[in-house]
Amino acid sequence: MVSARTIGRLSLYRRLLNEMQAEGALSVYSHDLAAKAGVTAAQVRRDVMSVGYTGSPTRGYSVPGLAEAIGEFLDAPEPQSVALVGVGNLGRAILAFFSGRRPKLSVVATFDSDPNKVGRVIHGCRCYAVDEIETRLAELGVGVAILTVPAGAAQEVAERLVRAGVKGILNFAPVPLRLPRTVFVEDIDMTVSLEKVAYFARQGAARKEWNR
Amino acid sequence: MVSARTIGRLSLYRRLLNEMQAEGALSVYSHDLAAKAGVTAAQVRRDVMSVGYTGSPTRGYSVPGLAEAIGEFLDAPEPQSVALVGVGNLGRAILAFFSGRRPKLSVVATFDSDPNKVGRVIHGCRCYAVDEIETRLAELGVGVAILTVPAGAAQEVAERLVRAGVKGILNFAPVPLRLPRTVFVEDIDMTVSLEKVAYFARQGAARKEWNR
DNA sequence: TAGATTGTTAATCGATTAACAATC
DNA sequence: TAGATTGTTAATCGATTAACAATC
Repeated sequence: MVSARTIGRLSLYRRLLNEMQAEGALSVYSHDLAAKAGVTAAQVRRDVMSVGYTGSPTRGYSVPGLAEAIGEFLDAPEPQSVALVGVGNLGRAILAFFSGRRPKLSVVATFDSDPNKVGRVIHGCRCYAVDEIETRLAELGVGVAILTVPAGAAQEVAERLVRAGVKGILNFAPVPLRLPRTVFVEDIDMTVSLEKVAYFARQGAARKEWNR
Repeated sequence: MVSARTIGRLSLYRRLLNEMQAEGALSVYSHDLAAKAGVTAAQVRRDVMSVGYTGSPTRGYSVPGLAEAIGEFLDAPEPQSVALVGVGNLGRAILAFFSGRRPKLSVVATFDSDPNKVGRVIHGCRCYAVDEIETRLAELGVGVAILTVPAGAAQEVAERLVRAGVKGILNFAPVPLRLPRTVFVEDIDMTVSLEKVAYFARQGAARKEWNR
């Protein structure tokens, strides 16, 4: 019912609200939050509406109240487990990036095809063989995966993940995955992104070329 | 005139065409390319139209011809230089990822505030002090930057890059940058992306929740 | 030719923006 | 109260999809 764009913005709002709360702010107006997030005030109001939270015309939104409401909307009741497949340079960096960042969403296992990596503990996470995906994921109850394997292996590994019960994939491999529509895939294609930036940097950009 | 979405898809099409060419394919129909890219055939036709290339009803598009047409449309006549700021785990992984991948778009300098990193050569790229951004970028004619610094430093470094003449930024720091509208910013916010995946993984996703 | 595909316009869809009465 | 902000609907905008005559 709620678009992927909206979900993305809500995630961002929450982070900004947490920062504001750490600075002692108790309430915030839609235009304040909008300015920090780089969107319009109307956008913020509409997004807030979609989580069913209401503010007050005099004080705006309660910072902790809205942060919590977004949390209830976005987060699962219980923490979700994440697997990371492909422990190369990028995989390790991403693992380090996420470790400890979101307690409700933690990487519990990694997988690689390199026998030298299997068995090691990297950033607090044990590395298993790719062959073990099916058994381990069922065991750990993993529904979300991060894919950081080389392009050539991506499709095959993705299918394996889906067979193991994964319902959502954050795909860093530069290949569009062909998967059942019931699996949500978010692509982060760094080459495409960099080419986009290079193109608009030349064109003078202008206009409002950001979709976030 | 052409949307950021379209530019992104064109970049993807080119990569797919290059792969097809390597496999010896001479021509391709819009629906073939569409299937590979995960979009509709009509979308492909419209995108191809926007680069001013035309195919033939009997043979579809020439694979090398279309790849070249997209190249002329996307690429600058001369190679563009890129700078990377923030040589942490993620920065180094991204540097490795891009090195040699696109000859028309190569990272020529990196910057970091850590004195231990300054002066070193990382993945073939010399690391300079952040204070040198203005002088080095002018010297090297850099218009595009990749930002992989911690959240707290991102805004300040970004402003510095803009002062040094950068017109486009690929921003991995989890902070919305406040910059002049003439600077194109593409945000890659991995936390937001992962939360999106986790959310839709629970919801059963379905529908067509991918925007690419 | 017959037939599938193209270029291109028109219809649809969805999301963003503007507007404003209700409200604290 | 007076005034700025909210919730919410209507208008706008832009992009995607459908459709189809033209074409090789």
